[in-house]
Amino acid sequence: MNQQQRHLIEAKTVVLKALAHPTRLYIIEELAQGEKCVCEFVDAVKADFSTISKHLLVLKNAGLVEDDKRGQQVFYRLRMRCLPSFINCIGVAVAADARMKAMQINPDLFEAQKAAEANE
Amino acid sequence: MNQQQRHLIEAKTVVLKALAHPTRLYIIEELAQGEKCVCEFVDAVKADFSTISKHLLVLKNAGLVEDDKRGQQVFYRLRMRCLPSFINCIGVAVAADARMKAMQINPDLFEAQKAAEANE
DNA sequence: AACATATTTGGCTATATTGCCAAATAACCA
DNA sequence: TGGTTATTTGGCAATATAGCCAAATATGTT
Repeated sequence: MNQQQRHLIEAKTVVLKALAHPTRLYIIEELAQGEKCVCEFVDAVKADFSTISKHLLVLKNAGLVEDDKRGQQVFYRLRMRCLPSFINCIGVAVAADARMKAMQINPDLFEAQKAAEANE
Repeated sequence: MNQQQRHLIEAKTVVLKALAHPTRLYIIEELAQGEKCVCEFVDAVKADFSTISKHLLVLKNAGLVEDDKRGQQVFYRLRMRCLPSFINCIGVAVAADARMKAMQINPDLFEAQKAAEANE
């Protein structure tokens, strides 16, 4: 690994770290549906205004969102449009794993589904 | 946000946290090209064997990799095939941002390129 | 069995990340 | 101007994460 490779990896890590928090991931998923103002997150997530504000700053510093102030409110929206599809892919994988685990614990729950799949 | 939504978000966060470290991201990118054994990472990254081993455990617990032991070596490979394309998208975005920043600092460096783009 | 190699685990300290509170800004309203 | 709302910033304590060392395990070799 040379200097430049390491630098690029670290830059990507900043983005991933920004995504790697429940509240911030929630915010990103909300923004995938369109811009929102800070207060909307404060309502949805049960957290202090300052906490949300700091999370948004992390996202902004990582280049994931951009903001603009209109009146007394600040609106945030996504930059980096590839995020939603990626997060979706993770969601699918996670759900598949959860299903596997459930199947190991109680296979009977999945009998009907297995039969359906066999008929395809 | 209800209980189930929160649960799903947290599960995704586990995956993202696993990716959000330079060494682990490096490992994932290496594994995108095929399976590797632990010792190969120890050589490439300048870190203790135990450190690499722990990073691999984090990746495994998050469901990103699977391993199997052959002889005295343990080989790891990717599960979740959507990862490489996503990481690539982040890389592209990060590089674009870096280019923008460089352009603000020294616009002259990009004159030739701008001219080329204008002729397209 | 004794030894070497590859890897994991336990434990501990150093560092980074959270989240809350209080205070500062900024825009709007009376 | 004084007050209200929306948001950011500074500071701090609690928690989580990282990386090193030493010890444990597992496999293969002599």
